Amino acid sequence: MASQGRSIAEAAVELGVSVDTLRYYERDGLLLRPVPRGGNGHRAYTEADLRWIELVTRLRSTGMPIRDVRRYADLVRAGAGTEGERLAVLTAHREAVLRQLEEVSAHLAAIESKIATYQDRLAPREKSA
Amino acid sequence: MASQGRSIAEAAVELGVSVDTLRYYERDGLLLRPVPRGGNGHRAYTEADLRWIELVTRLRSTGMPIRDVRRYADLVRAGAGTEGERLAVLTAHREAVLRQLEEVSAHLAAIESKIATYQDRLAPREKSA
DNA sequence: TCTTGACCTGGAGCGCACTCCAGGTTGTTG
DNA sequence: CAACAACCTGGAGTGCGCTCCAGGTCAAGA
Repeated sequence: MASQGRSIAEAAVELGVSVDTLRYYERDGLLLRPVPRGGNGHRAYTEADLRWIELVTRLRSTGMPIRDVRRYADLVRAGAGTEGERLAVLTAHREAVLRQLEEVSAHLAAIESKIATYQDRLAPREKSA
Repeated sequence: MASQGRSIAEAAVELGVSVDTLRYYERDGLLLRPVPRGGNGHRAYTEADLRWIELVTRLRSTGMPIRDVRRYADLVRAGAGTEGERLAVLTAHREAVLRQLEEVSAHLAAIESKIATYQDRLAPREKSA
């Protein structure tokens, strides 16, 4: 029989985070529930757990602070009736990410022009006129 | 007479950072030289100082660690002959930023589809067929 | 039976990038 | 001259997000 859930090590590899991070997220209330345990007391991540944590990592990778992720998790845990708030959290985050993307892009453009300057200066200009 | 250089408070406003950050950058070797002082011992930022710090803030805002900024500053301070290395630092950073932009964009797309799900669920679907 | 390995817990520690503070100087203003 | 504002310094403190550690349990293999 296949999986009764993945071990923490497997989950870590699949999600691209460390096992310490997985335990930390759980301790810190970022998960929807304590990850279920096998008979030996080891965590056994279900597919649903993994998909949730994947979302968490997406939120984190886009810069959402831990406390906001927890807030979102709290809302989901609270169940039906919080969808409006959840949507608000996500759309606010979306706006923040878009602003950040724009800012970074703008700075990057400036840095690239600096790069161009160095390239010009260093270029063995082909057959100078 | 206009400016013999801007005060730290003015510089902070213009650059969008705190005065503490400005002093910290200087202490930490991110500037090309100690900022010159007026007779009273107060810092008097020149245009050149400001332009350099502006670059520093661009590098920082795009995620370059302090230590790498310092390395770049060291190269510039070292003068002619380090242009190749400077270019290497900048292009490596450029690649890192591009990768990060792509990653964030990808995660954002996933988050947006989550948003769409909530919107569908919450939408008072207009005149359901 | 002994060792090994994967995992467990609670809690301490760490690197980063600031941010704040105490105590002091200088210059202006009433 | 007193009070205040703006700045100075060296150094301590902070918040974040992990990351590491000691000491322990449990199951499987030699």
